[in-house]
This record gives sequence, C-alpha cells and structure tokens, in this order.
Amino acid sequence: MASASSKERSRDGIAELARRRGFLWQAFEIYGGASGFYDYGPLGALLKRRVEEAWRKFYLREGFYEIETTNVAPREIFEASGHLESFTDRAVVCKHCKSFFRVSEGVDVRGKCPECGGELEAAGEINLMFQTRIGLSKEERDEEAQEKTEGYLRPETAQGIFINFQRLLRFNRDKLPFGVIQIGKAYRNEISPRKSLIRLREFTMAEAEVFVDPGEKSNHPRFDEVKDRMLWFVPSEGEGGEKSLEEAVRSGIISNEYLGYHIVKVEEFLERIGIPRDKLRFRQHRPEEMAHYARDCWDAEFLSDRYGWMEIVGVADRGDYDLSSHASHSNTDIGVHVQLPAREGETVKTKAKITPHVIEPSYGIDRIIYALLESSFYEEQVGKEKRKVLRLKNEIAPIIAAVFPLLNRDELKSKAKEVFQMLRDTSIFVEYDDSGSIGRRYRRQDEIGTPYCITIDYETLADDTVTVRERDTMKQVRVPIGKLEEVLV
RNA sequence: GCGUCGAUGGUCUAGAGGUAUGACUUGGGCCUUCCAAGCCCACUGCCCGGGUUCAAAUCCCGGUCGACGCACCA
Repeated sequence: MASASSKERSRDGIAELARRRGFLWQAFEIYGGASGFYDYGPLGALLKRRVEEAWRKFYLREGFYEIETTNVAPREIFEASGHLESFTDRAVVCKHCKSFFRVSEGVDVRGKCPECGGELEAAGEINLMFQTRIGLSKEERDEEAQEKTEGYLRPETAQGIFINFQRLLRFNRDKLPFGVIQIGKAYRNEISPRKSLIRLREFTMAEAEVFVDPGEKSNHPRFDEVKDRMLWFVPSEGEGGEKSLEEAVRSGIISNEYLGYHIVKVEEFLERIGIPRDKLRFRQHRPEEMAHYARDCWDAEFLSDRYGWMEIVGVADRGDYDLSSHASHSNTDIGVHVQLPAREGETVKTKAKITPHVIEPSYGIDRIIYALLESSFYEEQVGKEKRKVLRLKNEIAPIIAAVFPLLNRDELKSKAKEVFQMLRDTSIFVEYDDSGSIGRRYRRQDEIGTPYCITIDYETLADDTVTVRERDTMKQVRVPIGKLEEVLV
C-alpha cells in the first residue's frame, strides 16, 4: 500500500494544492460530504469566473447573445426534449457478470442476462434528473394532477434556449443564422460520480446554440477563416489523424461546414485559455454512444495525466430534433420563412418554411477547470527546494499580481500598501503580502498561478521604480510605478 | 450500484488496546537588501454512529467519503 499510495500522491499533487490553497473543496465536508458535489473556494471561484468571462467574450465577439433561463422546469419540457423518456426506465443488473440493462420488452427482472444467462436483479431507476415539485400538491390528488406539479432540475442548459426560440428569432429580426449562449448550472443524478470534477451531480455548462437553415449548413460565411486550421480528428470509422478542417469537411469526416467551423472555434477557445494543443483531439461518437437528440457529435478530449482522454466539450449536430419536438409538444408553429435564391428568369422569389437545425458546442466548465489546473501544474527543482508553480495564462489567473515590501520595515510597508491600493483601484486584481521572507512570498504566489510579483525596495523610495518578477522565468525587471498598469495587462 | 483497499491537526505522516509522533504550513516575534534560510513562541487532529472492554485512534458491526476494478455516463 505504501508504494501505491505514494505514487498516487505524487500524481495527485494538484488535488492537494487545489484543496490547500482554496481552489476546490468537497461540498458538505463537515457533514461527511456527498459524492459528486464540489464547492469552489476563493481562488477557485476567481479562476472559474475568469474562464467563464473569457468564454463569454469569445462568443460575444462571434456575434452570439447570451441569455439566462431557469434551472427548474415543468415536466412537459423534458417530455418534449426526450430526457424523461431516456432517463426514467427501470434497470436491472446481472448478478453474475454485472452487466447493466434497461428494462424493456426483452429484458425484465424475471428474465436471464442477455450477456451470460445469469440471474438478474433490480437495480432501481435510471433517472438522471433530479425531480422536484412546483407548487403544492395534495397527496390524494389524482395522477394527472400530480404530473402537473412535477418539475425537474435541468440536465443541460440548452432546453431553455430552445423553448425561447420564437422570441429569439424575433429578437434577431427573423433572420437565420443566429446564435445564443448560456452559462449555467445543470444537474444529473449520476449513478456513480467520481474523479473529482470529471463527473459531478451539479456542474456548470457553457452552451452555444447555433440555429441555421438546413440548406445552408454546408455554407458557413466565415469558413475560409478557419479552413486551414490543423486538428487531430478521430472519426468513428476509418483512419484518424492530423488534418486541416477543409480536408476533413471535403472528405466527409466532418459532415458540414457549420459543424466544422464550430469545432475549430472550440479549439481556438481552449488554446486561448491555456489547454495545450498537443493534449487535445476531436473524437466522433459512435452511433450507439450518441445522445438521443444528436445526429452527429464530436467531443473535444483532453489528455489527462491522471484519467487519460476525457471529454471536456461536445459539439453536436442536433438537427431539428429539439425545435420540432417542442413545436409538436407545445402545439406551436416554430417554422421559419426563408427566401430561396431567385432562379434564372424568375421574377418572384419563392419563400419556403423550414425548421432550423442546431449546431451545439457544449462546454463542461468544471472539467475545463480541472484540465487547466492539471496541465498548468509543474513541480521543478530550484536549488534545494521543489518549486510548485501553476503556469496559468494571465487572462485566467485568479490574481494578476502580488505586491511585497522587500523587508518587513515600516517605510517599505507603507509604500507597498500605497502601490497595492493604487492597483486595486484599477481593474487589476492584486494581493498584498509582507509575511516571512521574500522568497517564501514568491513561492506562495507561484503556487496559485499569480503571473507577477511587485517588490518595493529602498530604490523605490528614491525613484518610484519597483521590481516586477515574472512567475515562469523568475526574472525581474525594473519598472516605474506609473507604468505598472500597462506592464501587467 | 457491486467488489477490493483506505480515512489521524490546514497538508503529509508515526502509532496496531492505556486519549497521540514528527515534518511542513499558518499566526506572533527576532533577524534579513530578492526566491519556501535561521532562532523563539503559539494554534490546530484520531470521519460518523453503535458494540466489546476497567480502558478503543487501535478490535467488531453499520454508515459516510475517497482510490482502484467492473458496470453506468441520454
């Protein structure tokens, strides 16, 4: 056990750091905890917010508008979305080979295991949605009345966008294509949540829904901007490997330009916030692993030292599944009139009514946070000490800079506090520290990914310059206080 | 959900029937003109519940949480 657990521990350095330095805490800890729930501590919350902010900016720049919809929704929404049907079957498990089966026409508790012929036992309900009640319900009421009060926590944020489609279309002045984003919590009552942030019961998703005329799917107006981008594709069939997007689309690996465009955007974003490109690939779902709504799906996978390849973003072609289904369940017409291009010799343009298709990049923010922490964590030998450093990009680092007096003396401390306060008054988030030796303070900041440390020394008192020490190189430059703001951005 | 193993200050750890070891961290002080230095002082702990026993961190039972394997992950 000793050797296994010490190996475990060294591989787990980032988990220990995240806990100790206030990034990530198991939820409900003082009550013994509950599996699948994590709280973000002060630094974790800052990091997460900065990642979300970077994501928001990225998609707003692409022309998307953000909306915010409810976490709780009535039963009908999930009847229409297909989640109720896909989630509430009873399940059985084979006592012998442990295979799991959904109860269906062919399989029930009294039957035999289709895999090995072993005895089956009930394994409860597969219901990944958390159920709740909306309003009061009297127990003696009939079943129909019960159903009326039945509500669920959303298992994805997307439905809130689909059910507002008409409003959104109108907001976009009845023109396709357009895109909508949402960042928010989603909930899935996982059977066995594990692996820190990888499988949570409550998690943050950032989803973008692109509505496009199906006839235009292979004609993205900005395809040229991204077509030469090289990506690592792993299709469900045939050879994978590094290809340009254009090649992938032309050879049919990627079925349309819209899907391809957004796959590239996913990689651009991930790279921008600091996920290393060589740890990223795009893997296509096999038909049997596809969600009920998807006609095609590509996962952006991150190569984790700890967990191997793991999904951090899914890019799905949902076709017209959601809009059509909500249209029929809600008895609403959500078709869109589009103009067809005028043909040779025709004087009148024809109009057609179509149901848009949806391309959906869906980001698991918590998994991305994990990937960022793991891939930016380094332990390196500096002299006799091990230096732990989080090489986070400036754009997402929880704290941009820390201000120190070189020595714990009043004249340096008061000057340092002055500089600290000056920076806090800008949008640059800084920290102040005067405890222990200067070296200790540098290392403390390295550990939490602070890119810069500003030190006030006696020279500062003479000429108003400070040293700025860079996290990754540990090199220092002298900078006038007045120029700090531009140096730190 | 099943199986195996585990849980001791903030972190990591020693202890295998007599209420706990050490290191680091943290806080205070001294020292210190740039990378976890040194010295002094201080704080903090046996996952929860039940049982056995004069006595339980230690043994037994149950639970919770975690790691790993199987299954699950629309």
